[in-house]
Amino acid sequence: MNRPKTSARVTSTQVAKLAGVSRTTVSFVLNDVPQMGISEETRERVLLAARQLGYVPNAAARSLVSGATRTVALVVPHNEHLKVDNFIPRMLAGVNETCHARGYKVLFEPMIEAGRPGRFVDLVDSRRIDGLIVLNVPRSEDAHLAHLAAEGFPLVVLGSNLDAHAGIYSIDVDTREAARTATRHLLALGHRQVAHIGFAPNEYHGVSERLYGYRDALREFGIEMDPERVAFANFSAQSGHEAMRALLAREVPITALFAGNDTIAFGAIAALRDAGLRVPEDVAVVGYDDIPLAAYAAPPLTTIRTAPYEQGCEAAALLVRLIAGEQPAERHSTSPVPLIVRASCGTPRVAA
Amino acid sequence: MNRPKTSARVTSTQVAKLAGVSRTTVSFVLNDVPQMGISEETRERVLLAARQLGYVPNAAARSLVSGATRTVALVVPHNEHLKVDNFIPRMLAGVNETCHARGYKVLFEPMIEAGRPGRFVDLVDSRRIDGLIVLNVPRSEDAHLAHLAAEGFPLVVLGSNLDAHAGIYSIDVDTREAARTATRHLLALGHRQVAHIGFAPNEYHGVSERLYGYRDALREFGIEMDPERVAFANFSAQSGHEAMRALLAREVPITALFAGNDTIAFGAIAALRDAGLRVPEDVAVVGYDDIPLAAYAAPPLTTIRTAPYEQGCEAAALLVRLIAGEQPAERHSTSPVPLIVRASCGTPRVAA
DNA sequence: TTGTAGGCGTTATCAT
DNA sequence: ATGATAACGCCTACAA
Repeated sequence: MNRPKTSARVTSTQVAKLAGVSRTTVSFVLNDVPQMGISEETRERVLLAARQLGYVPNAAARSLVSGATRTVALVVPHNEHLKVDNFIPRMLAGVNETCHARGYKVLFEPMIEAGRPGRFVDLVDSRRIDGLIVLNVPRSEDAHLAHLAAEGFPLVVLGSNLDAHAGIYSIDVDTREAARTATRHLLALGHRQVAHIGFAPNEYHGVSERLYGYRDALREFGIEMDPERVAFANFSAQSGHEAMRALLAREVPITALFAGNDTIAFGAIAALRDAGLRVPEDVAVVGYDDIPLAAYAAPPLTTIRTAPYEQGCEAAALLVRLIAGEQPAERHSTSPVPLIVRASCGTPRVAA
Repeated sequence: MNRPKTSARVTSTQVAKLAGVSRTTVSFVLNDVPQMGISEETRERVLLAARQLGYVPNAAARSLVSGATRTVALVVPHNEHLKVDNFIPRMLAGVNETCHARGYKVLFEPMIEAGRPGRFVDLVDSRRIDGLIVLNVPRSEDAHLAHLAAEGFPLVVLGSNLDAHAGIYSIDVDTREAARTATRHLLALGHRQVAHIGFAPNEYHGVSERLYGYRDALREFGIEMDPERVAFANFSAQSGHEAMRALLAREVPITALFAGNDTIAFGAIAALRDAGLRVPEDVAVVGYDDIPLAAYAAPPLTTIRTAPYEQGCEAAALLVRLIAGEQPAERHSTSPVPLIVRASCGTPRVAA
């Protein structure tokens, strides 16, 4: 069979031989280096030869000499999160879309592997990537990131505390303000016994931001935060279910819930249902993220729209600029996070 | 400050110099080549020097000479799918977990970028990856895969038609049988007007497999498939919602639905609700995949458990074996797909 | 307009 | 037991 072999043991030397030119010429043509004065005819011949042989340059060789890999990594705290929530998948979609459009491949890396910190820094040190996007940094990893940023390595941080990462480029939403908005919404509807379930253990920046926002809103209404009405889950619906059961078991009256993410909200709602409570009649619920299913659940969920896909796109676009050597003046971008009102909070209730 | 610089312009030559040995020795020590008789003392010195300098071998250089990249790619049909369904994220979690545990990085690649076929084959040709896992191959890409497999490139296919990929290693479930099971469940409950919504356009193997299984089950009960009761969606809840509306608009009586995936099932259920129909009282619904939220929805969804995480793990484990040069005799692994019965189908109904 | 030569950082084959 | 030396495939001055 005479079909071009795409098996890629093809080297530029072979292309050169077939085209009857030197490797240099091949290189010039294929990377179309301008001003090098390659005759149109030679050009054609080289291109033809390359196509016939199914030539694709060896990435390792190229990156060895150029120092670039055209690859970036997206680092997330834990693989596990992919399974139970869809914030990360949507963000990955955005990162992937934008990176591919700009010629970059995306490595998906968990920060924690099998219980212990993965060495994502090795990716940098071994020069496997040109840049890094890091999501939801646990406090324990702040130092590593600061170090990388100080060295000038292209780095964008998502979903983190601006203070902790002052010198680092970040794409984020104002989580605290969003949490305030969500909680205020419940308070404005007349609720005074508002519970909160964090979406993760408290070592994540995003978790404490929500907690602060929740507390802020309560204070605005002259209410002091009651630890008895606060619980922490772990990303999944199941953990939300358990957290809600725990809250109910404390037998503190609760008429509303601000959940740290939508998935947890759904778990909590199921727990309320199991306990014979109706949503929104007995307990109003606000979620966080606006996952695609939020609009289609029963009841449809009132929630904060964080638009992770768009955040991912923005982070990737910024990263590519950093890789290109640009140094944008603004280091922090904060997008708005609207409250999407649906049926899960019902109508205003008369003050108790 | 005297902290080891991890910035990794450190080369093995520098380590050699600091340790007072040659680069060869450094290489032997770091890759601990056995039988090479390196004195314990030299060993220590090299290791110390490497640590002091924060030496990490350059991946490109290493892969250039070794021919291996310790990277694999997971190819999925479209980025978009990440956003709306969580089958792929869970599978990615499995692939990622297993690959990282075995020292491989994972590149996440869409097969279709911005509407046109991405050249995932270039990853192979440019030798950026040592192996490939491909999910849900559209028929149009069958030939490329056959070609790669014929060349002996390590390749595992997921969620595809076994006939179409006879010579290719695959991890899969018996989709057709699962669809039969799901549909039979509805028929056994007394339903005779069973609709089906495919999870994607019909160019995917998985979609037609479900359709065949659906048809098989109907036939077992002496019913001929009615195209008027079949619609196709596009992964998302929204598309499920639209498909259900379309079905309802046809005004063909329907008492049960087998949805191509859970996300679509939820969209469809919302459409039924919007139309004033109750689930399960008026329409029974079976989903497909058992996404984590299925158990927490109202009503909890009866569905087929496809366990994508486990499939991902299995695929990755197999791929790593293939990369290592093994040639397992069995090319196809098929895992069981149990029907998980919850509340969305209600109780047996009297025959109409 | 094209060819020659050196180097990117490793690994691996030889001598010593 | 260790150290030169030659690849790996590509890019890019520089020379012709």
